[in-house]
Amino acid sequence: MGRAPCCDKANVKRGPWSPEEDSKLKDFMDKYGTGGNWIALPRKAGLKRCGKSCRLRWLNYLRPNIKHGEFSDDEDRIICSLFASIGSRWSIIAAQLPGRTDNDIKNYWNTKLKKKLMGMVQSSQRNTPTFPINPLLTPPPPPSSSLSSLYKDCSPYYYDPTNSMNGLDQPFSMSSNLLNDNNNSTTCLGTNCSLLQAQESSMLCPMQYYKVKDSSLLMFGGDQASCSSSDGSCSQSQISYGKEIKQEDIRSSSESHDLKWV
DNA sequence: AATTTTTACAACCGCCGGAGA
DNA sequence: CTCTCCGGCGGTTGTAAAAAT
Repeated sequence: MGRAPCCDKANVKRGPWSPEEDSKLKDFMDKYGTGGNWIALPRKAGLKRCGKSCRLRWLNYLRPNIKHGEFSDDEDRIICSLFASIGSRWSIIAAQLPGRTDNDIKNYWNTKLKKKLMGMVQSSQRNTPTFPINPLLTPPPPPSSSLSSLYKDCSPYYYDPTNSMNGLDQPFSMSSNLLNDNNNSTTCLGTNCSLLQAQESSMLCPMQYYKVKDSSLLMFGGDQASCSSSDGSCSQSQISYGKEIKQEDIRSSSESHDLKWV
């Protein structure tokens, strides 16, 4: 059954907004604001639109100080770093990027950044025989600039912008499975990985990260992350290997991030 | 030049949680 | 305490534009 729809779908216009609708909405917002009620707004503003649609249009497009266009390398790094830490919490990520909207960032990640990273993962896999058999041996990127110290402070993983051609050429230990969400139903993205239970209260992160004590090394992905087969038939050792990380480490790491970001 | 495929992004959908009655 | 309403969020879809064939 489900909830009643927020508006009468038969009597609202859908699809792209016309310039006239944009200016109506903008004028109304400039004069009255939302009035605390998006649902009632379209009627007051003389728009044949769903309230949610108005809200979205305003937040993602008409609102002042919205930044459109190319993302900078710094923004790329911040997005990747935060995604690695908290997963697809786009609104939180957007809060760290003034002028960018969650929708924008989500689109950017899905269409460009993910592919960019996949390309790098694949090329790094060509250089190194396989996904690191023991990622614990992979050295963390060294801290350097003020930007990287920011990430060091707020994220279990941070980039070193000075040590990277575009800031993304050596992102992190990441399985390509993790980024490839359309041909492998067992990928960690969007599925429950065993370690998520350890993070349930503060950070439901689809990309797991394991902070190893005395090291800033992270391992992304869950029990499938190092699994090369698409049928989910990973060996038990691959699955259990991440569970040896203390859950308190994950939790405390997560909580400290929340405090800084929210 | 025409057609097909890919890319980019705006918009929609449905679920969830908080606030207030 | 329960219920309802609304805002907010993340995932997904639709489609126009660009690129490839």
